[in-house]
Amino acid sequence: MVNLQELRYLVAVADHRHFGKAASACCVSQPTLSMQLKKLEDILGGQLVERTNKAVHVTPLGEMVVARARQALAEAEAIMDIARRRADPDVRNIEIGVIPTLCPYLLPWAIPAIRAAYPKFKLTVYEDFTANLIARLDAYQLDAAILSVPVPHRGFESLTMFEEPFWFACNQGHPLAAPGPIAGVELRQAEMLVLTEGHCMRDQMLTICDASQVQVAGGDFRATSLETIVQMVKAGMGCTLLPGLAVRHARESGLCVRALEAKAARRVGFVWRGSYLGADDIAKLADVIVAHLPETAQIRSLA
Amino acid sequence: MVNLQELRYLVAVADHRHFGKAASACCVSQPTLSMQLKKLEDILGGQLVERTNKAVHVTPLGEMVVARARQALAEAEAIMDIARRRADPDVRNIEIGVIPTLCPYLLPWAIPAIRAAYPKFKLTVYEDFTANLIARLDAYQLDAAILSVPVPHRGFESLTMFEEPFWFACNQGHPLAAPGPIAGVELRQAEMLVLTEGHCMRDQMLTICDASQVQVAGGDFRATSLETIVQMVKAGMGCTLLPGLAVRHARESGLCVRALEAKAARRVGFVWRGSYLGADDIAKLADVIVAHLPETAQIRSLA
DNA sequence: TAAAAATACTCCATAGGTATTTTAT
DNA sequence: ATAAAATACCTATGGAGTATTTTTA
Repeated sequence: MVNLQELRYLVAVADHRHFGKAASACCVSQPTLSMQLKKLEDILGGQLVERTNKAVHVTPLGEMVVARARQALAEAEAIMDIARRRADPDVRNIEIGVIPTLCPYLLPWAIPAIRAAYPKFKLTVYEDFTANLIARLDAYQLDAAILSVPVPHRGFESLTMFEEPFWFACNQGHPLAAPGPIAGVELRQAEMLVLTEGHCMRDQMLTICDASQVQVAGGDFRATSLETIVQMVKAGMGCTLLPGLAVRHARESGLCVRALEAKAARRVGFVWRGSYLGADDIAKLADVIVAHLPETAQIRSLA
Repeated sequence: MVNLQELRYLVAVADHRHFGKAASACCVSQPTLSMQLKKLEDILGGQLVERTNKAVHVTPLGEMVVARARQALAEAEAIMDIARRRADPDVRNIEIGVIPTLCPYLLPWAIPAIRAAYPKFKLTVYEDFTANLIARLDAYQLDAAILSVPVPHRGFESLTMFEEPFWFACNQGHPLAAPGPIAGVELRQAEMLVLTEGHCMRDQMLTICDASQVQVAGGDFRATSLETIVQMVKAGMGCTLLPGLAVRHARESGLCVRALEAKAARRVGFVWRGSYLGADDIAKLADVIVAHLPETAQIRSLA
């Protein structure tokens, strides 16, 4: 019969695609991990990973086993958590994912606020695109994610925290640099820099530009992050739209940031597996975040 | 860190409430199980079961751990199943629950039919009331259940197999013994014997009797099973309603069974956890059952 | 006092370590 | 030629056994 340690090794190999790294991640020697994985393959009567000296990859059978193994390990981890909580009822160990267009503008104030409110919550944050966060939630590699909701996905629950308006940004010398909200007709003079594929905000930006008949900058500009876009805008390569939380940073970087007369926004919230037992903790985090929200990201609802 | 064997022992103790029996269920000696359980309690830093020489019971902490442990073990079992299926793709190991008013009239023909269609399916059947079947599904102790649907329960999926009409039954000498369907006005002359509490069919019978203004026999008669009712009806102690599948048996026992002019029926179907991966196998079982359904339980839909 | 769990002890299977070899690019 | 996994071999932890004692209803 399989045991959890073998499963741990398998999952580590699946994650690292390298026996040596997987072994050190498990704090054992490479031969130990090799032997145990081989044993697991014997028990299950099939190859779980294909290995050459250059590459390791998981077989289809292996993928099936890995998926189940992750869940079994998550349950074992949950049991240990139950015990830890008993020892100290306030301690939590929560792994959350955050999308890249939110993470750098959310964490700097959210993490201290959470630490102040719940000193014994130990948050581990992982930054990635929505699609990858969803995959990691599914694979029990994350407890929850903060992203643009709704995310239609079977078996997930969610909690909307706030509505984050989009703002217009250009550099100080730009013809559109002015105080006060910017009207739709003005926008049409702008050439918008948009994010690369993968960012959910890219699609939202394109939708807004399309609706307002705004010109999108050509393919020479590939901005992989909002920070890159901010720097490009500052260098006068075009204008952009920014999510509310990024406004303060953009202004500090010397950009002119204006509200949109034709309001546009994304909803930001938590998402987690329906089977996750810490939904009440997520709600606590959400409350703290909402309570400390800057003005540029207006609260609309907490539902 | 916990391991699966310790969890197996804990679950066995929770199930048997007796160390010796739990140990033999796990094929180990009683001291071995005692030691390992003690170790688990040390790891988790709290008592999981309270033991005296007369009784064993699981603490609240223990119950929490047991719930998680069952799921971890179910995952490990699923991994072994993946391997077994690979070795022989047709083999299945399915544990199903069936309600008592269905089980004795369904299995005698359903099991042979399933065996003929899928010789490598190994079914284990467990008979109990709806509420207990639901609890066992939740606790990963059953893969699926056949019962009266719908069952409102978060996280479950279901498949309706057929609509099973209720029939009227009395003994041959009863004034209502006659061929052909029985009208509502005639029914009011009957005194109905109903099942004890716990049977979902009891509630259905009471609803029907109430709607038709039929008299229910007093509290002296407590029929714990349909078979008991059949025998009581045969002894002239009253009339009853029978589910379609029981009709043939009742007639063979010498009862007069008549259709109801005012049709009344229950829907029978499969229910399983949404997370259960064998839903396609359940569908196969359902197909076989529906294909072999006797006439007294009319097919209405398979949805 | 008798049933049941805990303790004492012994044993050996195996998880894990180090050193080395094989393999494939 | 070299990085990486497999093999060989050794050690020691701890899982499991039998025999016995302790506990408590």
